[in-house]
Amino acid sequence: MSMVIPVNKNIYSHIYNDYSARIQSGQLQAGKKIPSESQLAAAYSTSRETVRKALQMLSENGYIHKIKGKGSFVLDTQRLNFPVSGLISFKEVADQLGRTIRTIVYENSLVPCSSSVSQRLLIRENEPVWKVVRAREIEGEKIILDKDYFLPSVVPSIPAAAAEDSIYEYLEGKLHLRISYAKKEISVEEVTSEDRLLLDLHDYQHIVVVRNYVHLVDTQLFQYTESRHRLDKFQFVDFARRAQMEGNPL
Amino acid sequence: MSMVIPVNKNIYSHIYNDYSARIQSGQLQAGKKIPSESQLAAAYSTSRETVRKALQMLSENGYIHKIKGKGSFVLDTQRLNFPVSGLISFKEVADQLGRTIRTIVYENSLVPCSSSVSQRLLIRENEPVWKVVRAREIEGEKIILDKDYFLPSVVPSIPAAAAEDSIYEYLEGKLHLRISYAKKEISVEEVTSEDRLLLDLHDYQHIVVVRNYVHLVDTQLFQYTESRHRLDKFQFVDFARRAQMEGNPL
DNA sequence: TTTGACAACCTGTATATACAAGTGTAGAAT
DNA sequence: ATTCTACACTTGTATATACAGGTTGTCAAA
Repeated sequence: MSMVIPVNKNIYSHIYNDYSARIQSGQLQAGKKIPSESQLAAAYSTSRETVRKALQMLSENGYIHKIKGKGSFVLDTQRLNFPVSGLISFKEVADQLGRTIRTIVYENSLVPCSSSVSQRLLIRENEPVWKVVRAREIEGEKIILDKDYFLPSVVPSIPAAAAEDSIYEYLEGKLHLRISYAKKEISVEEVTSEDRLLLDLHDYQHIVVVRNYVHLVDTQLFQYTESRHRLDKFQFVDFARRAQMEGNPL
Repeated sequence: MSMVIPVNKNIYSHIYNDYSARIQSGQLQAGKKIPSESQLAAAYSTSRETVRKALQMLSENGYIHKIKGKGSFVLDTQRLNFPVSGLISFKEVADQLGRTIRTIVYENSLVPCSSSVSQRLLIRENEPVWKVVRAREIEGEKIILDKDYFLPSVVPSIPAAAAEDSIYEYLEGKLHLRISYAKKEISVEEVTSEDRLLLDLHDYQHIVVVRNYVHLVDTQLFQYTESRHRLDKFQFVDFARRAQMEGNPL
């Protein structure tokens, strides 16, 4: 099953979890004002700074909106439908949607690295990499082709059970790898004969390709994933907050 | 022109701007350790908490990576190529790329709201909305079709000059609208006859659609934008940090 | 040589306090 | 009645302090 269980090791994550849950369940409705920072500090027997840390996280994740001089207000997360942004794995999304999902593992082996993958993983050509190829079947149709490549120095092997379930759960739960950040590129490319062979593509000529470069907490790049989605089933949702004052990253 | 000029009204944004600039210019190279929080506090004659606020922003935006017990390290922003995530307008991206860009304004008028747009802007059908339709020509080819819809109560009108340049600059600079957050949806759909007519689409049967719902600081939804990109020219880059401890938004 | 204890340094969390600045309201002065 | 002022309440910024806990190197004991 693997629902993400909120961990409350800190006071601020306790507050964050309380309010994110209440807002998402609709218990706190959109537009309503939540208690002021001072009130929350008193309610949780903590300091205002600690409350502010929780509120900042709520704000960043699209749960609330802060207005100076007035207070913090609940955003319409139903309508915002919800940030599937970030590093959400296929299994997490699937669990959320509650669909009938099946994973077909086509390959799970140690292979010499191709030229293309070696450039992406920043290693030499023909260096060995773990390659896992899987199709994702949703309601009877193979919609997504996931091609994962791992550095063997970090991931010695992928058990068959993990490949069929969730590799992320295995990496984080069993290997205790601490994944830190990733870069994601989305583009549309022409279908390959491999796509045709392994997916139910109908007559589509193109396919959405999501390339994911995953790094550990020590900044080491250890995984490259190419997730190929059938056009009609692809959707990406993002919540973005406009940086008002700071120099924009661009 | 409109480079985004970093504003240093606060100490922490001063530090943020200093370091983001130095990292992006390559002056600070990837992997190198930046001074510790205490050292930075001393260097900027401020407190550690203020430094931490700046470092948190740098971390969130993919400039640095913090490791407890060790320090903060510069990430490879060259290779990460850079977060075009967030609420970046076409003009901002175009300026960055330095390409030859032309904007063709097809329509800029007050029209009764269609059923589809009324649902997205949460207003009644046939209510008046400002509609702006523009094609974006890059190196001689019309690649992107931008269809913007504004609430007239917020945006009385769009001057022709603004439509040809940057509507965002007009909204923020002239009308002083304070844009706060947006939801973005990316999907792929079949081309319409309008797409065919207004863009140089070659033989593509599909088109990438980016729907943008833009809110003001008072949380009011005031703009809906449909940005339609030719398949082969579309790319979306995102930087995501994995939430390690808090309950995942899903 | 290896192991273990310790110190020095780092980031993470939490508290208390202060003032600046935006918002709204009640009440006084006009 | 209208305008203005003062006050209360809100979030934003900044400082000082304290301790927890991860990392690294040193030095002494085994």
